[in-house]
Order: sequence, then C-alpha cells, then structure tokens
Amino acid sequence: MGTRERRQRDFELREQRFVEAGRELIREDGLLNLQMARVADRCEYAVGTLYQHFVSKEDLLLEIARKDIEAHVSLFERVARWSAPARDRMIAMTVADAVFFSHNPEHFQLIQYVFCDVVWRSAPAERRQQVLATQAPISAIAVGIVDDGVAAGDLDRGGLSSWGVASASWAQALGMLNLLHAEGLVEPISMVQPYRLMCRHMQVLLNGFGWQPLVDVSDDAALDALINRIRTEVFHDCSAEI
Amino acid sequence: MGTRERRQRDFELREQRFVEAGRELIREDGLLNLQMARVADRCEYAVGTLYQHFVSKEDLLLEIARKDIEAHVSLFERVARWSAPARDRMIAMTVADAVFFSHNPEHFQLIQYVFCDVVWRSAPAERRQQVLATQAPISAIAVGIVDDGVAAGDLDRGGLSSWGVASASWAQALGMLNLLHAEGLVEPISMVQPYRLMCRHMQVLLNGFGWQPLVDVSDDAALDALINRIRTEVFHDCSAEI
DNA sequence: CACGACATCTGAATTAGATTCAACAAAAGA
DNA sequence: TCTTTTGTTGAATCTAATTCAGATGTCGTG
Repeated sequence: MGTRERRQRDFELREQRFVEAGRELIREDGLLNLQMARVADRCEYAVGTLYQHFVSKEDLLLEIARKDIEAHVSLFERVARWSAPARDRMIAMTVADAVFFSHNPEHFQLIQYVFCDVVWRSAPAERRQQVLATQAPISAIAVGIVDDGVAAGDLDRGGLSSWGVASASWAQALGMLNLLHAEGLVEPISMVQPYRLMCRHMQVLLNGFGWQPLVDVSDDAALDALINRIRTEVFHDCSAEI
Repeated sequence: MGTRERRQRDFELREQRFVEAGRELIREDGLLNLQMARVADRCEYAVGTLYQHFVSKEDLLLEIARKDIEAHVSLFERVARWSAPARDRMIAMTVADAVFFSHNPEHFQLIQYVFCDVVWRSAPAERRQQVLATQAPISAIAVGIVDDGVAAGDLDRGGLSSWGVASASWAQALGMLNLLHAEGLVEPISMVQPYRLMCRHMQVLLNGFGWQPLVDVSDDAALDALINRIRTEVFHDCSAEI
C-alpha cells in the first residue's frame, strides 16, 4: 500500500513545479511583478493549492532562492574537490561567484531581496532555517580552504580564527557584488570586466594576509591565466565569460 | 509680498516633518509595519497631503534614507578634513561606518531595503537621482584618499585606477556590514567586536595593496590605539563603542 | 466687504493583490 | 453503496497603498 508514498511524491513534484513556475515568472516579468495568482495559474492549480505548499509569498520566494543557493553551493563544492593549492582554490571561489551570477542575472536580485531584514523576517522560521542550512556549506568550505592553507604552512592567521580570515574573503566578494548591482552607484565604464576586478581584489586581500606564495597583482596575464585555468579545470561545463 | 516664499518654506518644513515621523515610526514599529496612513496621522495631516510630497511609499522611504545618508556622508567629510596620513584616513572611513551604524541600527536595514532592485526601481527616477547625488561624495572622498596615498609615494596602484583601489575598500566594508546584519548566517560568537574586525580586515587589504607603511595586523594593541586615536581626533562628539 | 478664481487639503472610495475558508470533489475505508 | 477523510477550489475577505471629487482656505479685485 504505497498510496501514502505516491501522494507524498506527487506533492513534492507539484511543489517543484510551483517553484519552477515562480522562477519562470520572475525571469519573464521581474521579481516586482510576481503574483501568487499567476504562479498558481501557470501550474493550472487554484491559489489555495499553492498556499498548501507555501504559507506566504515570502515563503515561496525563500524556497526559490534556496534552490538557487543549492546550485551555487554545488559550484563551491567543485572548488572544494579541486586539487590545487589552497590559495588558488580561494580564487576559484570568486570565479564560482562569477560563473554563477553571470548564468543567473536574476539570482542576485532575488537573494538581495529575500535577505533584506524586512522580507527575511516575514518568512516562516522553518523556511529560514532551511535556507541557512543550504548556505552552510559555503562557509564550511571557505573555512576548510583557510585551514588547508595554514596546514600547508602558506598562511599565518596571526591570531585570527579561520573564520576570521574566511569572512574577509566572503565580505570582499559579497561587497563587490553589491556595488556591481547597485545601478547608478558606479559609472559602468569603471566596471569593465567586473568579475575580473573581483578576482584581482581577492588576490590583493590574500597577499594582505601574507598567504604564500605572494602574487604580483599587477600581472594581468598571470591573473587571466589563473582564471582560465580555473574555468577549464573546475567549470569546464559551465559556459560563462568573465 | 513673500507669500509664495512663506508657502514654499512651510511646504518644506512639513516635508521634513513627514520624514521625521516616518523615521520615528520605523524606530517604534519597524520598517515592516510602516504605513503611509500612520505617517500622515502622526503629523495630523490627511493621507492625500502626504501624497502631495511623496508620490509613493518608496519615494518616502528613499527620502528618509537620503537624510540618513547625508548624516553618514558628513562623517566621511570629517575624515576627509582630518590631517593624517592617507592610510590612516582610509581606516577612519571604516571607523566612520562603525560610528554611524552603531548610532543608527535601523539605518542599515533601511539602506539595504531601498537599494534592493525591486524597491529601487519602484521609486521615482528623480528621487533616485537625489539619493545618488547625496551618496556621491563618499566615492569622491575615498578616491581622494587613494590619490593622496599615491601622491605621498606610499601607494602604487599597479595599473589600477584610484577608483579600482577605492572600490575594494568600499566592497570590503559593505560586504562585512552585510554579513554582520544577516541574522543566522554567522554564529554571534564569531562576531564579538565586529567593527573592530572590519578595521582589521581593512588593514589587511591595505597591506595587500602594498600601502606604506605596512602594518602588523596581528598587533591588537596598535589597532586599538589607532581606532581610539580616530575616535578622539575625528569623532570625539559621537559617542559610540566599537 | 463681497465675490470669483485659484490653490490646497481632506478622507471616503477605489484598487491591487495577498490570503482565507466554506463548499465541493476525490479517494479510502467499511 | 455509504461514510469519512483528505485534498482542491476560487469567490470572498482583508490590508494597505493610492486616488480624486468635494470642502476649505487664500488672494486679488471691484
């Protein structure tokens, strides 16, 4: 009597369908114009059914974001598995961001929106917890890379925890993404190859930590070579320019 | 016949009153619960009158944020006027953030919200322009400090524009603020003295740029001494712990 | 001072869209 | 087949932003 199981499976399938439809509608009409009724319509279900899955619009948005984050995390996991010096893997984290965000232009906007205090707090605690759990590997991976650097004798944390070091890199990337996406804050001209600039800044930061071997950040060719190597070795199947 | 002028003055006064009331209500009930009707009520005007000043809720929010930004910018202007080595002024920018955000806990939340694409785009273009104009000095000041560092022979931009260097610092600070305010992303324990950590990270970054004289970032006492000197010399009248 | 023209203010009515829930339908069990 | 349980529906409700027709005030003029 696998009835219960089948039901459960159908339910989950439908949920995925809703999430997918939500994502489509965001792509088509923008996050601003997303309406619960339209999501239900597109899936040929009544609004009430949609509300069986998500207690509110914020709940749905968080779930859409969570799925995106899963994909994002999977890129970081490639980096974690990449056998290369820790310092290079740290740069590869930045390249992962670049690959991910150029693939999903809407994602940043969504992430930015759902992590706003106002929106975040109006989502149910359980979903928030799930999002955080989905995110968790990111900081674990970053901390792991820092630990590897220390273990290899390339990095001296100088009294800081590994998290302290990792947080600086995370902040650097996150902040740059914010600047990039803030329309009008920055003249577009200054931002040719923004993701390349992110990588360069990351090299500067790692140099600042004294992470060996130090890199000549003004050597454009070396940076491009590293980025290309990462794209080939780690993200060969994710087409994306930087 | 200064009637027209008096009218104009009254109008502006009332606008300020609305902005003030909005800010009060956000402090009392949170951004989430801000209602246009309440803002009008508190000022003893009808809703329609409020809409004479602001074409939408987003318009009002942007104006509240803009006022906050003005105050924030004035802190940066103190830094710009401070006669100290450029490198110290760069750290003072971070301290300015610390002073500002510990004074105005709600401010970050508001800024974060209004700069979300979704909200930003639904505000009228003119107000957006005003916000950007109010912000503009921040990047001008940062770029100026970088230029000073270069002029003093302490910094080699290595082929990057001054903006390129300044953007890294801005991103570092902005990213850290984002991490800090993202509830649950980071265990609170790791974040004792978060603004102190921000300053330290900034020193690491500046070291990475080879900004002379290099600083021993593991020297806690030196960092505290610098922060205290900045608080005394630049922000003596802004009480705030870091 | 009275009057009309014009500006400003008012808040009830409108609107948009999220959310609910009473009624209906399908499936399971007896 | 009838009953109960479970799931689905979409019209009705609700909230809060926004509008706008009318009320009120101000000014200049005869």
